Amino acid sequence: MRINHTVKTTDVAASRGGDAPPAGDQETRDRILAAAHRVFLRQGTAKARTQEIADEAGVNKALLHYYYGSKAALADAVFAHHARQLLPTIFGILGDPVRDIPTKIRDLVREQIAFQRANPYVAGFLAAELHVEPDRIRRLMSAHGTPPHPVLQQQIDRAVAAGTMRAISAPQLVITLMGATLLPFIMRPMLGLYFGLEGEAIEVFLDERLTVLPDLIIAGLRP
Amino acid sequence: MRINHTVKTTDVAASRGGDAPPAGDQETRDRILAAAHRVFLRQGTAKARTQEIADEAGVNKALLHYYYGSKAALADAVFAHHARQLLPTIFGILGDPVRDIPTKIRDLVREQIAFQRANPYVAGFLAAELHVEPDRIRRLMSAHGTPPHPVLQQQIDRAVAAGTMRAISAPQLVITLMGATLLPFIMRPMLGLYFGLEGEAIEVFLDERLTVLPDLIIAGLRP
DNA sequence: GTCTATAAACAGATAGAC
DNA sequence: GTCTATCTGTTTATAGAC
Repeated sequence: MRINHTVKTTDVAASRGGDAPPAGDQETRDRILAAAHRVFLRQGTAKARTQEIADEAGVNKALLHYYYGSKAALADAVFAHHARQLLPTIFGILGDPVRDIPTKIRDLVREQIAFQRANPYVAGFLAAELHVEPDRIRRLMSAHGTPPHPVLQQQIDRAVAAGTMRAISAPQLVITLMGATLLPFIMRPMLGLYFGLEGEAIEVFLDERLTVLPDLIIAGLRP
Repeated sequence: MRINHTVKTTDVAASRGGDAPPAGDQETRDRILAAAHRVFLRQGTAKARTQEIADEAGVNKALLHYYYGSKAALADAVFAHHARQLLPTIFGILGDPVRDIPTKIRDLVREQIAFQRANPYVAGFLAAELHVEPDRIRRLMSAHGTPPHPVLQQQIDRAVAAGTMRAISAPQLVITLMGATLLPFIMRPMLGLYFGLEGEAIEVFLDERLTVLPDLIIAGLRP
């Protein structure tokens, strides 16, 4: 019941087949939203300035309010967009009824590392927003009322009963995987200082992690 | 040109042996810093207001500037305090030359879960600040120039050579442990929504985690 | 050292012309 | 629909009295 996009995606802009841009309605709206994404993601909603968003969209602040009403509403849209992208993806993989657990773990790590690499500010942004505005996620995502990972838990229980896996609760496993996968990106600004990881070394580290991390967790689940 | 001590710790207040508080110099300074800790930790430095810090310290904004010069300097002091507490503690345990690796893992998880429980905003604060002000950690901690975990790496190498452990690089292990240990606290505002963990259930979850997490990682390191 | 009062700058939001 | 100009409320920071 969640998809009724508070946010309007940027896709529409591309669909306008012509050549001379009519500089019309929807395209401006999308340009503003796209600029908001960039600015909010980098700076967080508290530090970000509507002026900078307007500048980056090539419009003025008045137009931003015309389309989105307030800074907070625009920030909500950006936050919701990323939360609704990240979490369902993770839970979708882990809750999939067909893949077995080791496959899920490898798929999750591979998918997330690829995504976070391509979108380096998302994890930090969500972590920061969660902290400065802890109620927002409840306010925006309350419809989700997801039962906590019944599929994964059943899968675990069956494997445990069959003697092929040590017992663990689904939330413990999920949160461990999320932490091990996302924290490198949240900690990125300090990887150089404390781990000697900088530039290309980070890429090597992440490539390594693609196999090291799933191997570690899967091995840890052996009976 | 007034700034001499950017940071001053709170310890000094306790050392004043007497009974009647002279309401003097250092105590006020410490009260302001303590208030800054509370407000910045909860709200992050961007959203926090100096007025609120002054109120909570029972003084006025002018005095805050008198002692600390600017909001940014005060924020730096608070950030540095927590970064210098958290990271050396973690790296201290993992870099200890006497404990063996399983002991380190259990000690780290136990120590950190206890600390984060007692200081519920620290992890989120550091994560948020790392994101909105990524250069600050370099600016404030450059002296640390820590070589990246040579003791732990040697320990791993010896165990691998002895055939008692699978190979893994120290940073991969350290970051995995940090992620699995800290993320529950960074994600706290969404534990209820997505995991059904709320109130007492969180405590149960964390108690469980005290053994589940070390068991998982230690088992994963078996050859 | 601590206060009151206020400056100075800024940021979010709106009015109204085009 | 988009702009310029401006209002209104905040927020950091300082001046100056006590």
